[in-house]
Amino acid sequence: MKKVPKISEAEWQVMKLLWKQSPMTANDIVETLSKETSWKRETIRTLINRLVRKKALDFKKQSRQYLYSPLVGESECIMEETRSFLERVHGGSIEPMLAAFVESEKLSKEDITRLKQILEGREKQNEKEISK
Amino acid sequence: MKKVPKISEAEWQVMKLLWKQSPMTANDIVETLSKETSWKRETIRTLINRLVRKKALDFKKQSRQYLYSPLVGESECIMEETRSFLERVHGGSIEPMLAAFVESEKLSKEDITRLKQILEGREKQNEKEISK
DNA sequence: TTGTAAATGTTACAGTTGTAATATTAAGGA
DNA sequence: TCCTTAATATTACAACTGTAACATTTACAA
Repeated sequence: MKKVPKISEAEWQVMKLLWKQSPMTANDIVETLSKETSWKRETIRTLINRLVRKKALDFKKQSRQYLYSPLVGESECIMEETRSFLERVHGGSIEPMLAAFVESEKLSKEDITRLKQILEGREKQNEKEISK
Repeated sequence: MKKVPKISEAEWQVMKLLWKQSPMTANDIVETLSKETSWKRETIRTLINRLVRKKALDFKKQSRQYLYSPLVGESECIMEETRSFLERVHGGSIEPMLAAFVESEKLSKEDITRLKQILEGREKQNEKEISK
């Protein structure tokens, strides 16, 4: 299980972009993120460089430019965020969390079905543990 | 809707304690957290002071000591964490998040039932939207 | 070959966080 | 009253973050 580096809030924006599409040049990244954020060009470069230093991004020289691509997987990062998030609020009442979670996402029919499956799997496991 | 201050990871530990039981003196807090963490006494005091400065904790002088209690509600804070968490990973694949979430929590039978109810409510709402 | 513009690289700077050490104050005992 | 000690308050310091500005390199055009 590879350890994923800690990715900050702003850095996440960059990663999400690269996960959707890669490799990209720094300019492409700047271009795209400039539309979604108010960050200056150099701010975005800083974020990219930090992600490289953290080994979250890889880069290859392609003539004068660099091509960046993710070194860490999206799922691993989401998992890690989730883990740390849960650890933080662990022990708190779980319900507002669930409600906010379900409310704030546009869940598709398929998502809901899968979620219910996960829950039902969990239900069965609980039963096994009790009977054991 | 009151704005909750940003509470750091370490500070959460303090808040969780105070949410469970308050008011507490600084010494009580130190005592309790010393058992659960490896923080030095003064580290814990720093956390408490920062929470006071952030207006997450209130304090009253009781003779020589201070009595601390939460100024912000647990639900609001969990909600806010959830919101920021979702925003960060928004657009990522939702499934690893759900899986990690369900896996890592010891969900009681009641939790599961409630969760399923929330999902079913959501299902119905989806149907309404479609038929509309 | 040399200047220039576009890339990348280096430096900046204040606020937050983790993790404390040190200093100051004040209440109760001698 | 004055000292001790237990509280609280101030200061420290490096890493990480958000947010950039400034400096250097280099590939291509003139």
